[in-house]
This record gives sequence, structure tokens and C-alpha cells, in this order.
Amino acid sequence: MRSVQVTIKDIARELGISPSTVSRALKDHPDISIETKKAVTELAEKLNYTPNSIALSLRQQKTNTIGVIIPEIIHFFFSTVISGIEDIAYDAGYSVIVSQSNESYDREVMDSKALFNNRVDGMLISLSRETTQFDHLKSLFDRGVPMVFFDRVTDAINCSKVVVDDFGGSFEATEHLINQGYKRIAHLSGPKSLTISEVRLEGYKAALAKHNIPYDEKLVMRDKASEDEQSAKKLTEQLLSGPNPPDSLFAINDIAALGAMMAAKEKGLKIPKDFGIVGFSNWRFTSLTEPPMTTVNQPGFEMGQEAARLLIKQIEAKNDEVIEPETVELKTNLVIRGSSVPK
Amino acid sequence: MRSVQVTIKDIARELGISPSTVSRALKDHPDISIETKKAVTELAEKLNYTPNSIALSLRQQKTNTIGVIIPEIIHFFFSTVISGIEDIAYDAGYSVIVSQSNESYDREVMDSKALFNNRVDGMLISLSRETTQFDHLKSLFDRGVPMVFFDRVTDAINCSKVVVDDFGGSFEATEHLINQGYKRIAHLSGPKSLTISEVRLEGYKAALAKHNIPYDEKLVMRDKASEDEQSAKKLTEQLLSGPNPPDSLFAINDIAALGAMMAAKEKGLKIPKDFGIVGFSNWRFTSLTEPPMTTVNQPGFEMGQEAARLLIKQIEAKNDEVIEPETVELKTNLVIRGSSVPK
DNA sequence: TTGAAAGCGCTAACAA
DNA sequence: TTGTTAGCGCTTTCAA
Repeated sequence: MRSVQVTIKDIARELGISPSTVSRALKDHPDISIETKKAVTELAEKLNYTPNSIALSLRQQKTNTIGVIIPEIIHFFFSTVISGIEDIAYDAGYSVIVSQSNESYDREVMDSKALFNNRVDGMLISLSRETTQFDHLKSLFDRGVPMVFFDRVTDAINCSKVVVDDFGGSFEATEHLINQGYKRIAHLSGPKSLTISEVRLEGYKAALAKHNIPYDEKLVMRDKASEDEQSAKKLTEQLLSGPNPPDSLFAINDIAALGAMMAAKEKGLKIPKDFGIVGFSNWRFTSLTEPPMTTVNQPGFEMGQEAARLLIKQIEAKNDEVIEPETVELKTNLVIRGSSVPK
Repeated sequence: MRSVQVTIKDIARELGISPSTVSRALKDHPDISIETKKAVTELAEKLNYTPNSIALSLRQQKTNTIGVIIPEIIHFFFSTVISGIEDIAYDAGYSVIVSQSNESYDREVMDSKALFNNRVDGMLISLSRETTQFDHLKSLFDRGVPMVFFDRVTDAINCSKVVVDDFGGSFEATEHLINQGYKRIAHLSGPKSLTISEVRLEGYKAALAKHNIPYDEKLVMRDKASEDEQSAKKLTEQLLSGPNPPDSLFAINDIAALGAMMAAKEKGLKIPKDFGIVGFSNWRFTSLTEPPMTTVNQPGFEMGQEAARLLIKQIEAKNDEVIEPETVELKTNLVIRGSSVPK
């Protein structure tokens, strides 16, 4: 800002006309004569004039900016979400400003304030792991700030949300294993306290039921399988060395899937020939993992797009128009890496 | 912005005092009486007043914002850089706005314009792969916009830069192998046209020279090793099946390292017992890769910090103060995953 | 077809 | 200790 800034006034002075005429000429107002327009645009070009967005925002009471709060940018999933948001936002004439809460409640509070102070036209939020109280967002929402939650959502605020179809994804994952010919499918789950564990477990059960495979409680492992690889590995070892071992496994997330894979390999089992594994994932498995690996992926890009669409719809609603909050459940994608070897 | 906004005027009206008094009271100006201050801060609190950053920026001709342009946010390296930038920027009272060029020259041009229009106080830039012409940045720089390049830099603009110590990192990588007892060290390099390939090759040569290991041209493979795993794998196979095979390998980047690893494993070689591999990396090798793996990592976080420091120094320099551009070469880190098994 | 004036929210020099 | 005034860059109503 200390830098040289060309303003409308500069152009007006140089051309001996008024700032308002310059302003109108620049936006191709019908009232302005062609000669004036020509002179103005040429000089603007020559001086490298670019409109000051700050002044514009203040004047229009609109920043054309969307604020995003995510837990961490280094997560592949959230990076994809951002790309999806930008994809829609740019086309609609909005820029995007991203801030990371780093999974901290305090940071989330600060971030939401900062975004409000910057008068973003709306916010897209994925809650930090620490957040259990929502006043900071509720008060903004009540003051009329358009808001959409994605992935990590809360029921405490009655606005639109975009989430993953956990049930459908788990169903699909489990059914995929069944379709490959596996009969005894284990499940590495998460703690009972987490809704997501329960929902994914339900999807697993539903797929079994559909194919008339009896549900065997002994095939479902919970404690900490979803938290670190080593636990997942141990639980899988336990399963594999039991009396009636599974021939395949559905893991609630990447961590669990990796642990399972390590256990199976150490047992000398070929994947997926001897042992099938599907993991629910919000990372992208790049070539860093060994194929063949099957995952049910969370649709990050699409989630970003959808959230941005919902938000922009709200922002651009006429003042009297009432937009009903809606919750969108996004279909997951089944991704098969490497060659899928049916049994 | 359509949302309810409490302004200084509202407080002034309600208290029957002037806006300037409110403004002064809020920033604890010494002239204001304690009672007035108390009344103002209490009402501000009650009404949930927060200052409008837009108005502030316009008034102060300073946005307290740093603009960042990176090729892609999904790259782990760039995500870490951003965290480093934020770390320094927040402490210094700046917010950070990030835009991705998606490796496109046109997008980079647009991004730089958008950041300028938003009157960021300075810019941190890592060039897109496509960029070979620098007028869009040069013109901003000449207009006095503070600017620092990092990682992907150009000599066309005479501003501060932060880069990785490619020579030192390669030297370290190679020496690490030597110290482990390896004697015939191959090198998967990149195309001659890339400065980075040449510099890393020089580091490799220098380490060999220091330890009196003769340089053998036949151990250096170039074509496309750095571009895709399969090429790297083939080149390594070639090396391994030759008459006088290497006992270890220094790979110019992750891709090449992975290819080499695959080739060695298929040959039945244990890593690092039978075959040592070190890769120069700007990704983080997570548990997704199999340990033990040794890498020389680019210091993303530190790079972000350093770049932000240099930029802020420039931004906050007094008008008459001249800041000489400097180029900082950051030390790389040797990262050893898993247990290092000396020969 | 153009200009003058007011105002978006805020601060600061000057006056009282 | 407080108020008045002007102005940051821009748009827009009203008047000419």
C-alpha cells in the first residue's frame, strides 16, 4: 500500500473531467460519450490503473469474498475441498480466503472473528476437533452472516450442511468385498461414542444383511483401531490368528486400513488375493501406497463445490427471500487402485 | 455484509457523544476520561461491536495482510510453507491470504492482480511451472509492492529470495550413504536443462571427491528418472543388472526414490541392508511408505517463516530506509525413517 | 452527457 | 477532555 497507487482522481485530473465521469466511463455506462470512454480507458491502461477493492467493498457493503475455516490445510482432504470451493467461487465472482484453526477451539474463535471483521460475504466452516461449544458461530449466524458447514458439522446451528454419506459408503465398501467373493468380512470400527463409527457400522451390517451373511459380533473390533496403525495391526493379527479367521476386512479409515494391511502382509497373505481390504478414506492414496488397494473416498472436491454453491445461493438471495437450510449427503466414490483380482 | 453491523456511530449516538470520542476510547487514548472509556467499552461489548477492517484498511492505507501465491496447495511442501508463513505473520499482526496458480501462468497473472487490487501489504511468491515471463510481477515490484520469492524463484526480479540448499543437501545425502559404508553410489538425476539437477549432481560429486571415491559417469542416470516412477524403476534395474552394480543410490527426488526402491525390492534386495537409498524430497514421507527410508527434506515450514520475516522487514521499513535484497539458502534436513541399519 | 455532493466506517489534525 | 472536519477511493443520486 505504500506503493504507488493510481486512482480515479488521477485519471480525472489528467483528463480535466470529474471522477464520477471516469468511474462511469470505466464501467461502460450508457450515458458517457464514446470519446470520453475511449480517452478514459486508454489513459487507465497507460497508467496501469486497477480499481481499489478495499474502497469498493466499503462503498458497496459487499466484499465478494468467501471465508473458509478448516482444521488443517495439510490434510489432503481439506486441500481438495478448497479447490472445489475455489472452483465454484471464482466462477461466481468471489474470492476465497482460507484460515486454519489447527484443530484448536481458540484459533477457530479468532478465525471466525477475523473473517467477520474482514466482512466476508459468507463463511464455510469445518469444525475443529476441540470445538464443543458454538457461541462464536451462533452469534455470527444470528447476526445474519450466511454460513454453511461441511464434513465436521454441528446440529447447534440451523444452517445448511454438506456431509459424507457414511452409511452409503460403508454399505458400498462392504458390498464390494462381498461381490469379490469374500464371505467372512471383519470390520475395524471406531469408538462407540462417535456417531460416525455407529453409522459406518450400520452400513456394514446392512450390506451383510442384504446378502444374507450373518452378522458376527466377534468380527468387529473397536478400541483404538481408528487411531493408530499399531493398534489396528494388533487387532487384525488377533482376528487372523483366531479360530475362524476372516477372509477380508472393511476398515473405518486409512489408519486402520494400513494397520490391517501390515498385519496381513506379515502373515504372508497376498492382498487382495488371500485377503481383501477396503478402507474408508479421506486421503488420496497416491503411489506411495502399494497397490492394489481399495478405498471408499470422501469426495473432497465435490464437497467444496456443493458447500460453495449453497453459500452463494444464500448470499445472493434477495433480502426478503427465505432460504431453507438443507443438509446434503454426498455420495462417496469407490476407488480401486492397482488391478482388482477377483477371487 | 448484508448482516447487521454495529458501527462506531451507533455507539456514539446511543451514548450521546461523538464518533471520534468513541474511536479514541476504544483504542485507550490517554486523553479520554475513565468514565467515558468505561461507558464506551461496556456498550461496545454489549452490542458486540467489532471494527470494520475494510474501513480501517482504506483509512490507514494498510491492510495488514500478506498475499501468497503458490502453485498448488495440495502439495505437502507448500502446505507446510503456508504454516510457516502464518506462524510469523500472525505474531507480527498480519493475516495471510493464499491463492493457488495451479501451475498456470494465466492464473498466476490473475492472482497477482487480485492480490494487488486487494492492496496486500506485500507478496510471497513461488512461481508456477509455466511461468517464463515475469512482467506481471516486475511491474508490481517496480510500483513498490514488497515481494519475496521462495523455492521457485527467478533472477529477473531483484528482490529477496529464499531457496533450498540443493548443493548442501545432495552433499549430505551422498555423504550419509558413504558414512553407512556404501562404496558404489549411483545417482538418479534430472534433465541437464534444469539448474536444480546440475546443482544436486555437483553436491553428489563433491561428497564423492571428499571421500576419495572416484566419480563414475556410468552410475549417473538422467532421462526422466525424476518424472515418473516407472522410468526411475527401469533405470535402476538397468544399473542393478549391469556388470558392476552400485550398492546404493541417491535419488534427485521422491519419484525417483520410489522407483529405485521398487526395483531394488523386486530384485530381492533388503533396504538398507543390501542397498542404500536416499532421496531428496519435498514431500513428507508418512507411514504410507515403508520404513526404513532416508530422505533429505526441504524445510517447508522454515522456508515459510524465513520468507515471511524478510517480507515483513521490507513492509515495515521506514520510507527512506533501503533494504538490500538478500538470498537465503536454507539448510535441508536429513530424515531417517525406521531403523538405520549400518552395513 | 457530465458534474457536484454525499456517504460507506474509520481516524487524526485541529479547534474548542 | 471532547467535538468538528476532512478524507482514504469509489459509486450514485440529483441537478445541470
